[in-house]
Amino acid sequence: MSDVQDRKRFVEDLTDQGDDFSRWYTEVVRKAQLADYAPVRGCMVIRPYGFGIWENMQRLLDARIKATGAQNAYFPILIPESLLQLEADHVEGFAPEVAWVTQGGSEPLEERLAIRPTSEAIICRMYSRWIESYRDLPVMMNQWCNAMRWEKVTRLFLRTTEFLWQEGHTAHANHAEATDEVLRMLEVYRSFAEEDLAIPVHAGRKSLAEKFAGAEMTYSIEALMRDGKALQTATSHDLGQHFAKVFDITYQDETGARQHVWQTSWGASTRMIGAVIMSHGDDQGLKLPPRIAPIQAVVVPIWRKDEERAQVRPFVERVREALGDRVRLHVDDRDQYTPGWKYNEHELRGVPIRLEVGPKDVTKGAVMSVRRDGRQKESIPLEALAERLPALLDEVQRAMFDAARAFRDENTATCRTVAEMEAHFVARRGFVAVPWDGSAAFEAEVKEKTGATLRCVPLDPSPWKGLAGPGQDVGLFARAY
RNA sequence: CGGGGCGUGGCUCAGCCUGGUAGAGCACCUGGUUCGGGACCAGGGGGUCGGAGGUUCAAAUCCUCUCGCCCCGACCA
Repeated sequence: MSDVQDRKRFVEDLTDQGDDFSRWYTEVVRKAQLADYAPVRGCMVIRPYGFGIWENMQRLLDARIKATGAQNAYFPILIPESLLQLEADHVEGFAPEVAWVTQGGSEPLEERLAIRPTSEAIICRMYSRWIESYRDLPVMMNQWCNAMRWEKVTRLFLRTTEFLWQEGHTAHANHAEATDEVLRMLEVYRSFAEEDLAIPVHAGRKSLAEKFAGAEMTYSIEALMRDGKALQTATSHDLGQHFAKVFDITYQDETGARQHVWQTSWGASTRMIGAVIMSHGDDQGLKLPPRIAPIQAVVVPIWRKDEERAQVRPFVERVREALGDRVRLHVDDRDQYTPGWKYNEHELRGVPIRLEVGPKDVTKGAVMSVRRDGRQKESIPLEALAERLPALLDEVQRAMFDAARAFRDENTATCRTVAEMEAHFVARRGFVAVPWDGSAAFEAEVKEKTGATLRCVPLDPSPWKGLAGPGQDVGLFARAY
């Protein structure tokens, strides 16, 4: 082993993805300072860098949500047990993982209060009071909040006891409008994932076995992680009239007749951060898409002697001024680390672009940019920086999406029978498209023999033309998180 | 919830089998030299060995219980 490799192991050794992907994931989350374990089992602290990613996601997704006409609101975290229990399927689905408040101060409560695992119950309760006439519809609200599910197995970001998310809840006059809303939001999630997170996804319908408890139909977007396992990245539910009936949400239509509303709910959580990490990361660490990266470009100043420092420092200031607020820029002027050390650290943390500024660059009146996604280098004159850097960030964003899509497509196969699938999954992972007639028995058999589950029935089956026969759909199966 | 593994300075771990004065590397602090891919020298600080009980003259080490984390499976955003 060379001297360099030897030293490398000591300083910052990250497990290779190929050696142990799960371990790589946990290490990268902690070493990149995205999150850390909290004193309570299954709970995490989201550290400033990780929260910066979340804030960027929130900002971008929130804008897309509001563009559909939904408004933000806030409902309380505590839900009376009697309210939660009104919808039987819903309760049954969540019962094992609800956390309860049983005491206030030193007094036992008369009724237990659930810490929301999701807010259908309490929101429906309020909707039943607010909705009277068809003129009140549609009602479209969204809330950004925390939720709690007492999961047995937890993993940073992917499944934590407490998590952050947004949950949208809408009420409509008829099923067609509700269905439109469900699909509109699915499209919002798809475009958000692909355009902002650079994660290619399949948008589709869940099987009955995989749908949300209490929903008539669940839709999701499904992404493929670098280890070949699928991850449900966001969901959109058609709630039909189940909740409207048990929570008595009715309105008078134009004819004066009383009708139950048709509802939807849709959500995306901090799990998406896990999706970003596992869709793009490599053996060097994180790779963040520029649109959500808290730091889009980091300046690493380089100098040997004081004279050089005296030249480099003011030049770095000119770089900062040139870029203004066009780019989220960070200048790493820490004295105690060498440039090489900083390169590695910022690569680990997934900063999309590094700008090296040393004596040679100052002489040329340029900075040396290095991309995180492919290490491509490019010297950019100071006067071109304000134009070039934002463009370069767009190029990185697009290249990351293209790379992720190429990976996803390389890891998508087609099978026709369970036997073929069984053979396929012995050696490989990824998505497998098969003709599916909607049979739960087929689904169960595949799961038993391959470990893969039906991720979704793609809304757009055109990539698999001719695969599904009459009365059949294309089913996308994969082993999943 | 089953099966396996692990808890020892901030991090990665040695020490445990065979009980007897808590160690290493990295990180951190001070000073100096350094700086274009994880610098070097000198000096220094920091740990009730996850927690609780027990055995023993004596426990990081042996026993019991408990908490937490990781990995693999069954359930879920």
